Amino acid sequence: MNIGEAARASGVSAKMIRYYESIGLVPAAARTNSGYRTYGNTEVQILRFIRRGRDLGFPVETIAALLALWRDRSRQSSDVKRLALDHVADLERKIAEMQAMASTLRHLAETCAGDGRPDCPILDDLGSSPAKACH
Amino acid sequence: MNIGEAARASGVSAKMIRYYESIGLVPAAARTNSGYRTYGNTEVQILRFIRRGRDLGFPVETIAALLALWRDRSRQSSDVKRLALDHVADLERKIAEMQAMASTLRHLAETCAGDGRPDCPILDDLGSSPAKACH
DNA sequence: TCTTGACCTTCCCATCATTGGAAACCTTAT
DNA sequence: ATAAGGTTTCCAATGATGGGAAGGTCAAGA
Repeated sequence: MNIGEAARASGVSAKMIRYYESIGLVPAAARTNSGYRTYGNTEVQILRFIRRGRDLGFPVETIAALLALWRDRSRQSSDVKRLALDHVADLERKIAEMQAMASTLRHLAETCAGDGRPDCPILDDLGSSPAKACH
Repeated sequence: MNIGEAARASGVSAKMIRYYESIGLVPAAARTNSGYRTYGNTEVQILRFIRRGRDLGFPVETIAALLALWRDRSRQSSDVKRLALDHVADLERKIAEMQAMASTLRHLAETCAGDGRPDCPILDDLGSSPAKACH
């Protein structure tokens, strides 16, 4: 299987496959006589693993750790669980931040007339000092 | 006011002030004879505006649009409101995505024994096809 | 007046994950 | 034989920021 087919099968672009190889996230692929990379089902499965992890928001570094656990037959599932829960906590922190932002903006937008008048609390608020952000 | 003092007063690092100038987000600052940038209260207020916008998660591009509206005496507050609400919609989309990720991960972590046994649904799921992500 | 230390300048590099392009090579079908 | 399309490597850029080097400037103290 050439890199393009592997890309289609895994959902990881050929560019990214080469990149993952260059940073050592995946081992160097086998080559044909003419230098083409070749992939088998195992490699595609690994790429799919990586892609799923990226979709779930794992940084590549964390995926590398998960991959190591995946490959390691003596892996402890508690390690995997901890990584996953750490990531959940991360996500929750970010979600809370974004919800705070959204609520501030919604509040400001409500107060904003939205007609042609130039009085807009959003701009006023953005220009004010940080402490006064939400009153 | 030198750049350092302006940085302290606005909460934007000197590095970023120079960067914002280089990308044209703020006009080039006045200079002393010896080449030092100088800032007044207006400039600091603009920098604070930018900083508040960044804190609220606006991309620099959007801030540029807001700044233009801010400077424009004939601004329509409806334009500002639309920008803000667009951004709220963006935030809500991202929040939903992250909540989906978190819920998948939580579900997987629950199913994961978390003891020393090597059976871990998280890894199995990550290796499976995308469509089967959540069952 | 000279020195010292804190400040400023520009320029380059690095991050992280990803995309884009260019130039050259390979494969396959017509 | 040629054209199309896949592949290779390398180089550059993104966005927002941090880090650092090399050199110029300013203010205060000896």
